[in-house]
Amino acid sequence: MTAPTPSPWSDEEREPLPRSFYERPVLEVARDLIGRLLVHDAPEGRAVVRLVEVEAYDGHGKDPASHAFRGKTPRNAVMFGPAGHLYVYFTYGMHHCMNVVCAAPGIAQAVLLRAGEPVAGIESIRARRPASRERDLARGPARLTEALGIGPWANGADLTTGPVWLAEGAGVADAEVEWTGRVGVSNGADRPWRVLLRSSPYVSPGRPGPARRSPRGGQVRG
DNA sequence: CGGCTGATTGCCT
DNA sequence: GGCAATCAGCCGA
Repeated sequence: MTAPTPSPWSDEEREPLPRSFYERPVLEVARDLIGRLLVHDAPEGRAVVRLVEVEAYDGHGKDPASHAFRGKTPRNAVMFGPAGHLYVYFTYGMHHCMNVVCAAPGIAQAVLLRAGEPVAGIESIRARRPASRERDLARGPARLTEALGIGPWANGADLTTGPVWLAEGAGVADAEVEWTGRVGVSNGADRPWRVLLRSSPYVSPGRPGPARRSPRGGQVRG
């Protein structure tokens, strides 16, 4: 198939994914988020990206990389609430990243949104990230969050009612997705809980596994 | 292109 | 006090 990217967005009516989509085990939700359209109906206009990379975090006891691993705190409280809400956190003293809360209340599972391909509202996205090449506009969790104009105000926002929402519609086939280790985590780095769209140039350049250099090219490449 | 480093603040132990 | 689910810039090959 050498057909160019099919029209990823049109003005036809689209519905937000129902809450039942999010009320499932985190790995299933992560898998099914690939290829979906993430929308922000901002005051400056609508911005849309197609998700190409996400990571699953299971704070329900076993995943040391999850912010919820050590229990509920003011910061991670949203993850312990109902599915279908946004968990937005601040890190490294300067960046925000966004997650989608999954599973039943009390089970702190969430999917970190790591990268997307801009498909609509490019002007507003560029205005927020002036120094970026088109390929880097939403390539990386903090870049994606900034590109869409998401901030602390969106922490706890309900994805089924907007203004930030995920659109119902085409996902991708199993053959198009790839599982790797998660980026930037030292503990629990062995879990292949990062999902990405194969061959997408919009996948982040982050290296999976412990942030260490390889002695002699033993690393798997994407 | 790949690798390394400084920036900068809130959160948890 | 230490570190973090990162990024942009700079350097060398």
